[in-house]
This record gives sequence, C-alpha cells and structure tokens, in this order.
Amino acid sequence: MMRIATFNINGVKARLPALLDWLRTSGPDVALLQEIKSVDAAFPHEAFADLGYNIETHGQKGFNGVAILSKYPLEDVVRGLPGDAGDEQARWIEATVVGARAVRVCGLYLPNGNPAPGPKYNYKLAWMDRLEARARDLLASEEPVVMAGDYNVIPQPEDAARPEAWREDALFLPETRAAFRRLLYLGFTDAFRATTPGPGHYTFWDYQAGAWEKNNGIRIDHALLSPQAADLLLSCRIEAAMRAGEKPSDHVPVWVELDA
DNA sequence: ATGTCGGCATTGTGCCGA
Repeated sequence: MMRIATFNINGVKARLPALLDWLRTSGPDVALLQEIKSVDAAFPHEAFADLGYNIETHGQKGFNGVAILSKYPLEDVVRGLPGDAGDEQARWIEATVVGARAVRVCGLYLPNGNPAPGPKYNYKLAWMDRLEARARDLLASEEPVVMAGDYNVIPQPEDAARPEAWREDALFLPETRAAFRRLLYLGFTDAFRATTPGPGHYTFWDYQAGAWEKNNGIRIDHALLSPQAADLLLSCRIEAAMRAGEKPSDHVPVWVELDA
C-alpha cells in the first residue's frame, strides 16, 4: 500500500518541528508539501533525509514553493507547471514514485486569486487553463496519476461552513468552480468525495476570528486521481486534528491510500 | 467584517500575501 499525504505547511522553517513530528508519527510514503516559502538551497534537506525521505523541491523566495518527500525513489521530476515559460511562481512539481507500482504524483499550489476581479484572478484562471492542459497530457499516459495540493477551490456549497460568506471570493466564484469541474469532466476523481459524502469536512480554517474554534472551515485541499489511480483507491481522509496541534498550519493534511 | 500568521526588509515595525 502506498500512503500519500498532501499538506500546505505555510512555511517550512516555521513548521519544521511540527512537520518532523508528523512525519515520524504518521510516516507517509509520499508527502506533497505546499507553501514551503523557501528557496531550494535553504530547504532543510538533511532533517527529512534523516527520516528516510528522498526530496525534490521547487521553491522561491518568500512565497509559494512546493516539495515532494518520498520514501521510494523519485524519477523524471518536472518543476513548474508547463505552458508558460515566463511564469516565475513556484506552484507545481511532479515526479514518478517508483514503488511496487509506479505512480505519477503532482504537487500543486493553485493561485488564491483574490481580489476578484483583477489581475490576480486572471492569473488564477489562466493557471487553471494550463492545469487542464497538463491534466489532459497526464491522462493520455494511461498511468496512475495523483494531482494533489492546495487547489484554492471550494468545489460545492457543502464544502464551506458558511458558503454565503464566500460568494464573491475567488475560491468560490462560478468561473473558479467551473474550471475545477472541467478537471473532473476529463476523467479525474475527487478522492475525498469518492469516499465521503455530505457537509462538514474541511481542510482549512483561517487563523483569524476564531475560525477553528467555530469550525468555520472550507475544503480546498484536494487529491484528484486519474482513472488508473482511482482504481487503486483504498481510502481518503482529512487529518483535521492537526489543526489543533501546537503552532499549526492553517491547512491540515489530506491522505490517500492506494493499492500500489 | 476579520479577532492571525509567516516572511521580508530591517534593527522597529510596517508591508504583503493569504
């Protein structure tokens, strides 16, 4: 079994002790990390290598940044979402995890897009167009593909405690949700929704205004599976308890277990 | 609507992004 977790850690330096505890305790085979907020050279490789992880990063100074930690070898690494050579933002990394069965994993940090409308929202939508194009190419490989990360998309009203508060937000605007749905129409499966229906399941709670205490959350971290990966899906769960830990990220891990 | 946090430039504290 291959256990894959995606986790927006909101800064690798600020989160390092909590992150190492989490890796030691729950030991994912593959961890897709977002918002490492670190250049590659400053990423604490050794701390993760000591726990048995192979490491690939795609970072930038101050913002964004994604990484893959894997107990299995990583091959054919791609850094940066294809489709715009001029895009300076580090939001995409993919690699093949060579386990009992090879799985292509993609870690992504989709642009927030606020305020909308505006240039930031235009960038978000353009990025989602490029994501769709990449998703098509990955599907054509007919291999198990997991695209997981912080999508900054609330897919449905049931994915927010207070959907009315997000009505004009870039995470919930109709055009955003339509772009996310297009990934599903292509043939990708939302792993969490394949296993758990209903409201009340969130992956992000704002640091502000007591959002966690009020359970005022949203589900924006997702794992999308190609048909070949969906066939291997054993379980998907949200590790909400991480939000109550010491010095938490505002996001929590989402786990996917594959028969691979 | 915002009661917060992380990183940066900077050495006090304001700005940005989320």
